[in-house]
Amino acid sequence: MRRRLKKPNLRFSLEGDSWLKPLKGFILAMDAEKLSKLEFFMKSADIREGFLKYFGAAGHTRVPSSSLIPQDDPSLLFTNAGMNQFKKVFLGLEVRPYKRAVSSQKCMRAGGKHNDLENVGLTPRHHTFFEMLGNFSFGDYFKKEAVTFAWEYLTKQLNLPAGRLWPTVFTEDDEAEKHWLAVAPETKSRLRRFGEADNFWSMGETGPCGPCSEIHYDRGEKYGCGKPDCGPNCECGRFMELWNLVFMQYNRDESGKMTPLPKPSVDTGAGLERLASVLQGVESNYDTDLFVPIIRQIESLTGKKYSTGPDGVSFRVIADHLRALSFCFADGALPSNEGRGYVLRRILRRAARHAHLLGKKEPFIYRLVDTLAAEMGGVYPELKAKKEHIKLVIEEEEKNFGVTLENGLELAAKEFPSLAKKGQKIVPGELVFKFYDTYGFPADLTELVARDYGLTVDWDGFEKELEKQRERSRKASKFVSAEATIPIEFLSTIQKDVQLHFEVVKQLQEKHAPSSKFIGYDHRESKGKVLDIAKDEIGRPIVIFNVTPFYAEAGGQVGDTGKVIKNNEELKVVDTQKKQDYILLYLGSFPEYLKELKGEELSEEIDWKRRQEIMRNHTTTHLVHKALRNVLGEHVHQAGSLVAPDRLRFDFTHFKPLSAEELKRIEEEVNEKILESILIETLWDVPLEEAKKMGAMMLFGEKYGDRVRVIKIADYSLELCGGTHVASTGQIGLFSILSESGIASGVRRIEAVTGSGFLHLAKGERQLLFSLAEKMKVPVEILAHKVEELLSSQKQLEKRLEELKKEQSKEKLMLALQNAAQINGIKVVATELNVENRQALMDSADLIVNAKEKIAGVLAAVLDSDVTLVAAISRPALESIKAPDLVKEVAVRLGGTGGGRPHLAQGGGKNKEKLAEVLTDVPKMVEKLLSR
RNA sequence: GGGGAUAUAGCUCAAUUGGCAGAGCACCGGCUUUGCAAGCCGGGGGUUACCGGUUCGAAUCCGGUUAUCUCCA
Repeated sequence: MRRRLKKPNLRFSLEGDSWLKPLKGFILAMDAEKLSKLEFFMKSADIREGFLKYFGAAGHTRVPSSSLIPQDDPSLLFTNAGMNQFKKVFLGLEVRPYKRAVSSQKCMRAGGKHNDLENVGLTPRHHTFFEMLGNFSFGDYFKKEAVTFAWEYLTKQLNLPAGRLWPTVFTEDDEAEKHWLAVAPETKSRLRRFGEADNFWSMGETGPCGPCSEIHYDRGEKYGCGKPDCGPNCECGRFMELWNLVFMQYNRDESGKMTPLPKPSVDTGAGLERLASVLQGVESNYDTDLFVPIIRQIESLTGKKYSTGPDGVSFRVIADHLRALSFCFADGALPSNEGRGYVLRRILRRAARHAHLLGKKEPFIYRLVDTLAAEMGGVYPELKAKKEHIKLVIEEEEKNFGVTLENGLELAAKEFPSLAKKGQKIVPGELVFKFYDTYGFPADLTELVARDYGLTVDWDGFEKELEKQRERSRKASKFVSAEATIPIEFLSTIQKDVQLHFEVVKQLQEKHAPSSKFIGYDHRESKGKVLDIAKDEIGRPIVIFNVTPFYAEAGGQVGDTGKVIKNNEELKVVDTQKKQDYILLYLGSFPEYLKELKGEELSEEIDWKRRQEIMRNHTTTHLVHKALRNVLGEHVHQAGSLVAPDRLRFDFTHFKPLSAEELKRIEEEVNEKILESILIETLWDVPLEEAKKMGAMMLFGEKYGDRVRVIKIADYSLELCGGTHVASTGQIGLFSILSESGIASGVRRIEAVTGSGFLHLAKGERQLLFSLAEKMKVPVEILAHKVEELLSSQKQLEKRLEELKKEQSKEKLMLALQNAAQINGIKVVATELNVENRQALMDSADLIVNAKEKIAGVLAAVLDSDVTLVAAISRPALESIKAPDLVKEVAVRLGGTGGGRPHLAQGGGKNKEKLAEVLTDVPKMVEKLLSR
């Protein structure tokens, strides 16, 4: 990068105003290939790399960008700043081996308070996805150095003209101003002070906070409003914020009181896209080499020409969203119907909508991924590695959007004609909103469709509904500031956790240099010296050895149990945990003499049988992970696990429930690998970078040391892991999945058993099978056949029985009809039938309904100790009497009620003992009804 | 986090105020046709997603669960 900077023409051209114009036009006329050959302006890749190198040379450790999907931070939808991954470091909850760091961080701002989504494409600088360059000091240097670094970097390294840089400081921050004037005296006339809104930063309502100092770039008078007080933070847009230096100086408590932090820190952030736009002399971030190749590709695929003006909105939206989606999907996120995944789905739909506006109705955004991967895959290899997966996901979602649109059109085709018919000219806002809110049909499309029916849209009404919806949501949200990246309750649990560490281990740390050495990978018993004996907060006794075979709970694997032996006395170990570098053995009891054992050497022995079961399950976890990826796809990532002796639980990312077929295939694949009895290799002390190169699976957000342990199962599975494993997959025995369920959006869970867990399960199932076979009096082999036979014969019998009862009922009904009383020319029957269900009564009643003579009938049956009634009126009699009236008369006498249609009504009552008596009264009731 | 919507035969969907769960396609059998396309007749297929409640009676009403769609924050 330095080499290029030395080219004279850059420095020269930066001095004047006129250099902006020709370059801009030039760049836009470039195609991607020429662009990459261009040497005399700074490519974004050079800016990124140069930044990292510059601060690297200044003692900063280069830290790779963390995933866009925050780990262990439920408050944050997406990583939205470079400092996210250092949050715990700033809070003093985590210690890193370095005090200075530099990074180029992938960031997303969509959803929450930092929501730029709506503005994307309309302005030159709003993005959903962007890269944040930042240098960080964790209690190391402070304001003076931060200001110096920034100034030197911008003016000496990037050769930006000092006269265009305008620093700002917090109103009360005299210190920062002092440093600015010392480092860059020429900024005196341009330095501005701003209040809390612009120049004070906080992580949340409580916690670290402090003033910040920004550096704005003056783009030139012609962009300004011309007002005399025009300067940084002016609305006119002449000044562009390039860099924000945050000085974390205070800790704010619940009452709002701010106390100085013992080790003030620095967190800075500069948007790569903005730097690139300045250094490449273009007006908009979209005209930089970060976007131009994508926009070119959109042009060639759509055949439309890009314009930097308002007509180019769709191009910019698609280019921006493509980046956001691709990077998120590469980091393991998936579109879904809620939460983070839904934000992504909406981003995609916006892009798809704009693709439609460019005349692309069929999926097409996914075809841009190749271009993006080619451009940025070098810096972010995950883009290249997951390219095919990303394309698949995007294409699938584009298709889904098509379905939503079709459904909306259908809906419109149903609603609009009737509106038009009624003579309405306007589609009510409520209806437009319903389309939008419930069915996701874009409101602007609704207007287009409405026009075809000669209708216009009531936008005011629509806005009103939208506002109501917003109000509802606002009310319901507990008003946790979206700015608060760590909610208070979450913070306090972290702090408590850390406190636990200290209470138990603090003294040990102070007194003993050596920590506990774990030798349990290849030992099941050993002798160890007691480092200390203590009780934890809730009084549980703990022993800490210098050497121990006991595995402490980690990586989902539960802690070992076993015993500690002193002479002939055994003390049960009920659990093992790890705090810092100490392995804590929790004892089942606390005998008095225990305290005197400090410093003594004791025998330790783990419950080997239990540990073996755990090892079976742990190795199986790796097999399951791989099998899932083989069967479901590369998007599957471990999202948590539990490895216990009796079962294993594996959580992983996947967008929908697994089918029975998929589960079967996974189970089969794992069992195959078990039967192959593959030797398991443990690779010790592999450098992290090398492990990555080997393609070892690692967990997102998990922090690994520089050297890692890798578990290798032939060429099948390769995973970073500190857990204990069997020597060969054959030792697992057998594997069976117990259940599959969803636990969060895009996260599924599998529970399974192996080894003796499997035996236990199989034994139970076999016993059940045998007892069933015995009951059926057939051998197990033909049990299924027998059951089928039984079922079908039962079905036949039921059918036959029903027929018989029907016949019987029919006969009884016929008989009753013959003897029926005639009232005003209507035959009246009332009889109880021996049937099983209401349906059968209805069937019989059909005989009456379809009769040609005039008949009114009441049929009754006692079902489940209650009386069920059906009243039927033959069609010729319908003029005189209605079934619901009749059935009500009867039912009321039985303590119930009823109703139905004129020819057929149903009812019921509780008093079955009165049934016979009431039935004899039916003719009287009919007479009464007829006389009305 | 809050709101709206959907879940009925293998598929696409019906079922007036709670009152006999249906259609088309697909499937099976038979007939018709030189063949194809198809036609005619008959048949199987349902825990109305799941659990609970209200009711004489629930696909329908109420509550919960699961899954899916969608909007807001």
